[in-house]
Amino acid sequence: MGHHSCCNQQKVKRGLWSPEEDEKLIRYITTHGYGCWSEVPEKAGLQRCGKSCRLRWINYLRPDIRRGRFTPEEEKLIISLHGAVGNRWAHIASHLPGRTDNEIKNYWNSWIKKKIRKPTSSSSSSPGAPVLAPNPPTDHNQQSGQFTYNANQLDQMMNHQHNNNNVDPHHDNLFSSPPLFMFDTAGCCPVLQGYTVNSGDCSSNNNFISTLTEDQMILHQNSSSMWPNDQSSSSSATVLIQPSAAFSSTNGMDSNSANYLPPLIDNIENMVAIGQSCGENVSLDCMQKQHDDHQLIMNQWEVEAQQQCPSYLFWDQSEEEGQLLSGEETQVLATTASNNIGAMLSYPSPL
DNA sequence: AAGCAATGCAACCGCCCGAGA
DNA sequence: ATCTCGGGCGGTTGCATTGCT
Repeated sequence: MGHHSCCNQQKVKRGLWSPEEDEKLIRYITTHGYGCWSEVPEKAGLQRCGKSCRLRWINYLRPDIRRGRFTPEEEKLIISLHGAVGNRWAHIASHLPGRTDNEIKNYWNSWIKKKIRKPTSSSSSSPGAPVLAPNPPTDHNQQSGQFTYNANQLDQMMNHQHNNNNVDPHHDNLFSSPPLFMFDTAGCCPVLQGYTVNSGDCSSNNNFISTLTEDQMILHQNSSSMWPNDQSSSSSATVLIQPSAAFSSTNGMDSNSANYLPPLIDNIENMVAIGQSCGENVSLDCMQKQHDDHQLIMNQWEVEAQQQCPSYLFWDQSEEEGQLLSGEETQVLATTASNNIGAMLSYPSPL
């Protein structure tokens, strides 16, 4: 193993890319596409290895890269997906249009540090003491990432959730807490960036998840006591989440061609809803109202959930920065919905 | 203002896996 | 069936920037 053949050449340059190199790569890819990355450097006149070119393009130069802060919705999605699939950044990135696996990975690694350390000052049980003290890596926990913690800590929880992927989807407690994938059973406006949400057959009373694929999750949501205030569960609903048309667009390139570039979008607002409840014309006002409703529900759920479960720490959904609301004990509940998502999601490919 | 620490992030490394010879 | 090659992915490193003292 080691370097690929294309990287063994002495002449390959390493390190940061210069603007000139970027320009060469962009010019080449936009005019020729990429068939074989190992050929790109030579044809583009770059003294880089193919892998380096690929990485530079995918992580930085693609025209549809979405940069800037992660939105709260994206944060929630990342948490949920991480709870479901673990450190499979490429998979998580596939559900976040415009975001790269590298970006998400970096974000997680830095963000989770902040999240974990934040409750330190507010912990009533042990003021000033870290809630989660990093452990030296062990054989057992090394594979789960660079953050390892003591018993009852985040890493174990994530592994636990990951292991729950094979849980029987008919499990009764599927929605014992509100999922981070939030739907409105009365309305069908998009909630998740990069996805559109379809309403489906509301006649089903089954409490199960079915037909889950990588890009499509059909969630059957039962009506009974799913939410503390039950604002959204007056009826059951089937909700289909799928990448929106914009997400699936080919940017003008033939998706069947070898040169097809994975599409991303940099303008989430261009997402098209396939909703019905807001009418065929899904207005921004409607979307905003739905969003506000979801925020309200989540906030109310948070308050009640924290009252009922003071021993957990909850992500504060109401603040953009995200605060941890500490309970009496210092356990961390990275995402109260992760268990559900972990149970909900199943993937056709072995994960 | 200077020095140090913390943080963010681009890029590289090493490995895995599938396709094709 | 085996080997080679190249794409892809997760983990890690190292530099630049920012914040703090």
